[in-house]
Amino acid sequence: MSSPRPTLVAVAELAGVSIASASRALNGMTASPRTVERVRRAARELNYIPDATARSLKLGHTLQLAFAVDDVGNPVYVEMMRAIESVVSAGGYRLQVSSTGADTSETADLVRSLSRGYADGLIISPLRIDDALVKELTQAPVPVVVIGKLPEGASLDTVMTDSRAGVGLAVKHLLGSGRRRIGFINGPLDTTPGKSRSEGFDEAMLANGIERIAGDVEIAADFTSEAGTEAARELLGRHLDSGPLDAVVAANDLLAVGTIHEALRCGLRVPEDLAVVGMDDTSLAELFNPGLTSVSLGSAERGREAARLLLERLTEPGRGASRVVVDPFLVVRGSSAPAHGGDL
Amino acid sequence: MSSPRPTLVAVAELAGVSIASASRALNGMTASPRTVERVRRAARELNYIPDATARSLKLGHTLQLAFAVDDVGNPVYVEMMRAIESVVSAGGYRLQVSSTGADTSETADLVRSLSRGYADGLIISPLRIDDALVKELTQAPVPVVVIGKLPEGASLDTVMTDSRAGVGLAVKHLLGSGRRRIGFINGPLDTTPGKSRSEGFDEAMLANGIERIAGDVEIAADFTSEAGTEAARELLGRHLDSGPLDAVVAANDLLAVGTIHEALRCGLRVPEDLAVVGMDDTSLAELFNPGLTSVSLGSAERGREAARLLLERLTEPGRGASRVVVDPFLVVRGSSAPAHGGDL
DNA sequence: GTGAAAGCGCTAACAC
DNA sequence: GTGTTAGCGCTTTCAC
Repeated sequence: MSSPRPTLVAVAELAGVSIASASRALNGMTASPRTVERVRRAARELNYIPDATARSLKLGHTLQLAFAVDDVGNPVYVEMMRAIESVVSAGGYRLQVSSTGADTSETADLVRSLSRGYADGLIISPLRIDDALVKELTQAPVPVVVIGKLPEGASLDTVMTDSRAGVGLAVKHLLGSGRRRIGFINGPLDTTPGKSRSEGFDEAMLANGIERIAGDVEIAADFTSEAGTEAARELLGRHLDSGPLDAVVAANDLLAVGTIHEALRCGLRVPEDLAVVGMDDTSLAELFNPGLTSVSLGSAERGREAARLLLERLTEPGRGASRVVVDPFLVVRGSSAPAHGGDL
Repeated sequence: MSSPRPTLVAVAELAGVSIASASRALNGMTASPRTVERVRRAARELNYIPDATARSLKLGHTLQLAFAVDDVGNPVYVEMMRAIESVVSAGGYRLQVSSTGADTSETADLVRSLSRGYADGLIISPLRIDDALVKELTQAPVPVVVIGKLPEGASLDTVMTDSRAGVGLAVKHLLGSGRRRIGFINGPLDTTPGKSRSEGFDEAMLANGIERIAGDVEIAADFTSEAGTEAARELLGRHLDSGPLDAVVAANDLLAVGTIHEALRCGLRVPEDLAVVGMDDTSLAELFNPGLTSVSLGSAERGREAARLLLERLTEPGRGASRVVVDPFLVVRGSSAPAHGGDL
C-alpha cells in the first residue's frame, strides 16, 4: 500500500526480460511459454495491476461506457441501466453511471469531462435539453446516444417513445372504465417529458370531447414522489370544493405513488373514490398497494436499443444518425379498477 | 465528429504559441493576458477538449471516485450514493457508480480495474465478503473504504452499523405492541448482512424468552422484493396450517414490501392480521401503503462517513485504518400498528 | 521470440 | 512570460 506501485518495468526486471516481452506475455501476444510463465509469476508476486490510464492513452480507448441520468433515484433509470448494462457488457465494455444534476449546464459539463478520456461512448437521458446541450452532445469527441426527444434537426442517435400517445392511452382507459373527471399531475413543463405529456393530455381531452378545466392540472416541482404528494395536495385540495375528481393521470410512477399517498391521507379510497394511473411501468407500479396501473414506455427496451445503437456506432462511426422509437402500452392494475357502484 | 480530435498542439499552433504556454493558459497558470486570450480563442474555435487520460497519466490522479454496489435497484444504495456524492463533490471529485454482480470474484475484478487508473479511490458496499476480496481490497493501489462488516483483522477503513441490534429493535417493538408470534424473512445467509441479521434474530428471541420455531424463519433468494414475495409465500403458506404468525420482520425494506404484497394477496390485512417491519428505512418505507415501520441503519450517514473517510485518507495516506459505526434506530409507521382488538 | 525505441497527449521543471 | 524538453506507463512497430 505504501511502496510505490509496481509498473511493467518492475515486472520485466523481476522476470529478467524486456518490458516489451513483459507486455506481450501479459496480453497474450506472441511469447515463448517460458517467458509467459516467468512474467506471470513476477506479476503475481509484485501484485502488479496494469495502469489503465497509460494503457488507454496508448490504445486510444478505455472499454468503458457511461450512462448519465438526472436522478438515480427514479426506478425508470434503474431499469434502463440494467438493460444497458447487459448488452454493453456482452460487448466487452464496462458501464459507469453518473448522476448529473437537473441543470443542463451541469450535464454539458459532465459530458465534456466524460467524453474525453474516461469513456468511449455515452448514453444520456436528460430531462431538459437546450440548444447548448445538443451542441455539446453533437460535438462530443465520443459517440453519444440520447434517450429522449431531441429538438428538430439534431443529428444524434436517439431512442424515444411517444409519451404523448401514452397519456392518451391512460385517459382513454379511465374514460372507458367509467371515470368522468380526470385530473393531471405533470412534472415541470420545461422538461422534455413534461412538455410532451402536457400536450398529450390536452390532445386526449380534446379528442374525447372533454372540456379542459384549468384547475384540473397541477405541475409538480419535479418528477419525484415527494413532489407528487405536494402536487396532489394542491390538486385534491382544490377539488374539495369545486367538485370531485374521480381520476388522476400522473406523468410518471413516482408522481402517481405520491398522489396515492396523499389521496389516502385525505381519506379517499383508491381506486373506489379516485383512480390513479402512472407512467413508466416501473417495478414500483407492480409492487405498490394497490397495484398501480401504468403506461409502459418500454424503459428496458429503450435502454437496450440505446446500448445497441452505441455499440454499432462504435464499430461503424461513419454512418448517419439512427432514430428508434418504442411504442407505449397500458398495463392495468388495481389502482384504476372501475368504481364499485359507478355513479353513472 | 469525423476530423481527428484536436490536441493541445493544434491549439498551440492556432494560437501561435508553444504547447507549454497553451497548457499554462488553459490551466490558469502564469501567462500573459494576451496569451491567455489567444489560446482561449483557439481552443474554443477548435472545440478543444483536453484528454483526461493523458492528463491523468501525467498528474497521477483522476479526480474521480467510485462507488460500487451489488444492486443499484436497492434504494438503500441510492441513499448512500446521494450522501456520498454530496461530500465527494464538495471535495472536488466526481463520483462514478458501478454495479457489480453478486459474485465476489466479479467484485474483485471490478476493484482491480477501477482501482488502477480510473479512480483515485473507491467506496464499496458488498453483500458478500470473502478473504480473497479482502485481500484484493487491502492491496488495491488506491484507497478503499468499505461500508459493511469486515472479517476480524482486516485493516481497511470501514463504516458499519449494528444490524444485529437493529433486528432486536424490531422484535422488541413488535412484542411491545402485543404481537406474539414473529416470523423472520432474511436474505441469503452467506451475505454479511444476512448473517448478522440471522444472529440478531436468534439473539432477540432468546433475550425475550421466546422459543425459536424452525418454520418461522425463511431465507429469501436475495434482497429483492420479488424474493421477498416468494419467501413470504413459503412462510405464510406454511402457517396456514401450523397456526398464525402475527408479525414478520424482514431483513430489508424490499423484502418487507414483497412480504406485504404477498400477505395482502393472501387476504391478510396489514397491520391488523400481520404486522411487518423492514430494515434500512428507505424512501420506499415512507412511501408505501401502509407506511412501513423500519429499522433505520443510517444509510445516508454511513455514506457520508464513508466519503469523509475516503477524502481524509486521500489527503493523509499514512495513518491507520479508521472504523466508524452508526447506530440503528426504529422508525414506526402504520405497518406495525397494534392489532385492533388485540386477541390477548 | 525478443529487445530497443518511438510515441499516445499532457504537465512541469528548467533555462532563457 | 515563454519555449524546450523530459517523462507519466504502456503498446507496438521495427530490427535482429
